[in-house]
Amino acid sequence: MQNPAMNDETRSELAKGYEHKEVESRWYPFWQERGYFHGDEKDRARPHFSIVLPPPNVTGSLHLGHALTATLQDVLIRWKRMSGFNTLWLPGTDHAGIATQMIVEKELKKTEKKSRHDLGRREFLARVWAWKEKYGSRIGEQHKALGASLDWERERFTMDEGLSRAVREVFVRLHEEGLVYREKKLINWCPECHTALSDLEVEHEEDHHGQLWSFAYPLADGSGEIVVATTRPETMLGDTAVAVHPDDERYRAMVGKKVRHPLTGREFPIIADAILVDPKFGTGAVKVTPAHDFNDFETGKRHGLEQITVIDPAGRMNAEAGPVAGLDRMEARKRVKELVAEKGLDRGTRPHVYPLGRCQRSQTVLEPLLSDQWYVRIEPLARPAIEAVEQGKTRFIPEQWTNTYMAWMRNIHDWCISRQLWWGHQIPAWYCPDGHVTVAREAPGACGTCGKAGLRQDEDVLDTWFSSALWPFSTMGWPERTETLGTFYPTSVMETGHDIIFFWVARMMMMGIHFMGEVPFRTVYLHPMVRDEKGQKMSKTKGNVIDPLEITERYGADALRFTLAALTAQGRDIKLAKERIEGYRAFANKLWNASRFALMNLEGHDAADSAPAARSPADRWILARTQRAVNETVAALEAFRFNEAAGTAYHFVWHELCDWYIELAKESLYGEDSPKKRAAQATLVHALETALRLLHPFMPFITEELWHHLRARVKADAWPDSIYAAAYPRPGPVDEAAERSFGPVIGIVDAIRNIRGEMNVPFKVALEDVEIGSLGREAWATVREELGRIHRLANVKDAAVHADGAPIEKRPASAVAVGDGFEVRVGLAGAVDVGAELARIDKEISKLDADLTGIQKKLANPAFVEKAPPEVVEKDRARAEELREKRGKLLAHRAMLSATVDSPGANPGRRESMENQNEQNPNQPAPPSSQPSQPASGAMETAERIASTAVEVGKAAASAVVSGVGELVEKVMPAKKKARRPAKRKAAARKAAPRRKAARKAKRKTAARKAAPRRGKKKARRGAKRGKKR
RNA sequence: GGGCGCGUAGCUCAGUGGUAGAGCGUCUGCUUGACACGCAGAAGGUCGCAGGUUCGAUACCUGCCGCGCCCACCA
Repeated sequence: MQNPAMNDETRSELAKGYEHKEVESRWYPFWQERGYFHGDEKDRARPHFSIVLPPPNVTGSLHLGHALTATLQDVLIRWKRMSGFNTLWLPGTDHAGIATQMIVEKELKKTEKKSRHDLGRREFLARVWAWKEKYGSRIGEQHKALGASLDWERERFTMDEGLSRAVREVFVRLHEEGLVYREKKLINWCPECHTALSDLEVEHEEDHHGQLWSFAYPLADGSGEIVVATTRPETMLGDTAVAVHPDDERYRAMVGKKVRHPLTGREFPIIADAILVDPKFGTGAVKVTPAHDFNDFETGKRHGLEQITVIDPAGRMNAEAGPVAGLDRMEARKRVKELVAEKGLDRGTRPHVYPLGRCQRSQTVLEPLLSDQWYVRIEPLARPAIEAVEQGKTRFIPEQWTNTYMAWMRNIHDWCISRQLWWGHQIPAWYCPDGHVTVAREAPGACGTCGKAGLRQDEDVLDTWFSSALWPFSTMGWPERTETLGTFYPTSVMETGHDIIFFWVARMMMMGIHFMGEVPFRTVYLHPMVRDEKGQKMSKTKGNVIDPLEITERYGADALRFTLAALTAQGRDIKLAKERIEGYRAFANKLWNASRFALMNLEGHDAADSAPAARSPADRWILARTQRAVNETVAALEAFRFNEAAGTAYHFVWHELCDWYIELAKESLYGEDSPKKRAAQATLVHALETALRLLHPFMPFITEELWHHLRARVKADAWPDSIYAAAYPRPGPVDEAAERSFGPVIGIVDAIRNIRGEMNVPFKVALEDVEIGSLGREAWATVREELGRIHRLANVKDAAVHADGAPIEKRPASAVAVGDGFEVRVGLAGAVDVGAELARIDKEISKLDADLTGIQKKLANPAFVEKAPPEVVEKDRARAEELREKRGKLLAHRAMLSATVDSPGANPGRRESMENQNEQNPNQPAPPSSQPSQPASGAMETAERIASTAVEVGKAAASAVVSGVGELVEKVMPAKKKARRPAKRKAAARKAAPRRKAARKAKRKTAARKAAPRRGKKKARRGAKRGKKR
């Protein structure tokens, strides 16, 4: 296939905006045609990484939960594949017994007004298969639209011949081992679906508001009565005992006597049973219905009671029900009460709240019914599955699910696997005319017991989850010992929703261990549920299901994928709002345009020259940041922290590569051809193509498209001709010195921009009087070298840069900013609004004060200095020193400013604040020149004088700041701000708190960029800790 | 009845035993030669409440309040 990006339209230049529809349609066939998605079972040289896709219901349609599954798994697969693994991602679909059968039955009823019984089993099944053929392909199309790199050559369906064979094999073997048996006992029966259900398919309505009805059973000897209660009056027709607690004095005399059933005349005993009866509940006497209640069933077994079934599979009363025979169970409920009341035995009804079991599918109230069903004896299978997790052979992420899994496994009940349905794997058991059972892999000719012919196969099918439980190995060819199994089993990760941890994950564990001798997967990653923007679970009945295709159409698959990944944090469900998707669509557009910019500015770039010597500090800075982004993204992926991985890459691309580097690089790129320009080009190409590779697992389409454009533009023949085949960026050492030394450049630009913003100086007005000072030698060199970039980014005409720590000059009509390791003065000539600048400086100072207060308080606490780790104390000391210094500088600037406007009446409030400052610190002698109320002989002169000593003021004030800051802050805050937030003034004690926080925030902003190494260490530390925990 | 999770900016959510973060929204400027799906700046937080542990808690522990989920055969 020819390179689809390089047609005539796209060869020359990128479109101005990213058109996802056009781009996304191109690449899937390209990848598929090259066989990229095929896992090679013969390749055992490389480590393998395999995932089996949780098979969606074949007749269904994907919803956003599936899209999340597909996204996360594709992220893992593409990442691993690019990292050199032999990957397999195996797709397939599930026949979904009840669900599918119900869909087809409903359709049949609607279109032909027929039931499945009208058609007969054979014909009905033909219809289901036809339905499957018709709708089954939709799922594949949806996955392709999402970009899922599934190995379609290996696609499976749970009712394929191969998988069906695996199902029979497992059933027969388990039967041979005595782990599958048939027995008549009570099961949960759905009268609507006409089938038995497993415990898991029962949904418990937690607080059903119903009624508790009491009535009296007369003693058969006429000596009295005994009052019992029930929430299901109709079951009294099947009562075969009344139970009381053996220690209950009230009934001691009655035990052993009989009661007479008021409606049927049957007589049955009063028994004593300590397990069933809680003497404190109700009357302390319980009616016992062994055929219709689980507790009563067990009680019946203990006492050898008769089991009388009075309700049929359709939920109607049967012939045993005497006077209410033929009635529906709910009608019978009313009728029984009437009949009993007529006999004068009604003892009242009261409201009662109790749990009620409903069918997961039909929501029908379930009926416990006595019937013959097949079961898996589960405990022997569960034990090894528990041990495997205990031994760490399989681990759960997030970890908390381990407990959930363990709790269920340790308290597990035998699994009812037969279903009275037609759609599914028919149970491989045959009955001879004498009723003997023969279990076999293929239809036997004669009874295994008596040899008689005329066998009839069990009509029931197996629970859908029975075949699902085999999925990790049945799809790879088991029971044959295939190469695929040898290469890819156990799978690496089981990635699915936590809602099916019992249904599926636990059962795969049991079956995998039992039949393969090894766990089916090393890691179980359980992703959150996707909910709508109101937080509701998406379901068809609520009508809030979103088809992923609607979203990919509108925003693009890459945007959807990125959104889902970015929202997948551990431990919380995803509420999906369209604004979020829009945001990431914008990100795709951003990436597109960054590439577009690169493509437009690579004239003369030589791909061979990948490590030019003339790299500037800016170049080295972005290279360091690129490496850091790689390290952090990979670390996040390793830990299944998808949101962090996506977030890191996002932040790097947008806020570092685009917001900073591209703007910085323009200085070099726009100039004449030079080593510097070449270096910038090479750096840009490196950062961008690394970003593309980094993002590919998340946004496969756009990154592939851009990769081709970039590759063609730089004529980099060494690059693979698909990003899918390129290597994932590798973690490595970060050039921390490059990050650190570039800090002042960013800080200075930030500072000037802040002054512009706050002082309302539009960007287009070039600043002509800018001075940069207080730089250390190293910083000075960097700033000198990068001055052109500072000029460009802040629109400064010609800044003066002072070497070796020399401070800026003190001049009025200026705005000043003090950062870590630099200070900047922006002369605003006539344009300066002194009031505004004073307000701005006061804000800065109050931020510093707030910070300083906290630190000083800590440092003043002997316990802190003694007990805290020395490095923490040292860090705080240094920080305090830094803050004091900044504060001093700002105070000096402030003093001068206020002096210039210190004509009578000007800024009285602010002046007061300075005085106030001194008053608040009685322990500190107020430096004489810090009294601005002194008449000024000339503004300039005064300013000079004040400035010269103001640094001292700053230091003094700072060291004493602990006591007076709150007041100071309050006084110097701009009046308008106060007025805006009157409601927040309630708590006087917390006056300064909000601003302290603002201060921290402001600090952090610059600090974070500059102090990248610090942040990095912190993260690394965190990672190490997490590692230990697991 | 048992268990789990959540409560952080207007909204949706990250996060951490030592300087509170993002996206969206809001406000103020910008048609700056990649991008208005954009650029620059700003505002906005007793990190649910109360105790405890600690030099230090939004984070760890206990209790409470509110919300959500899972498991469960009390008539």
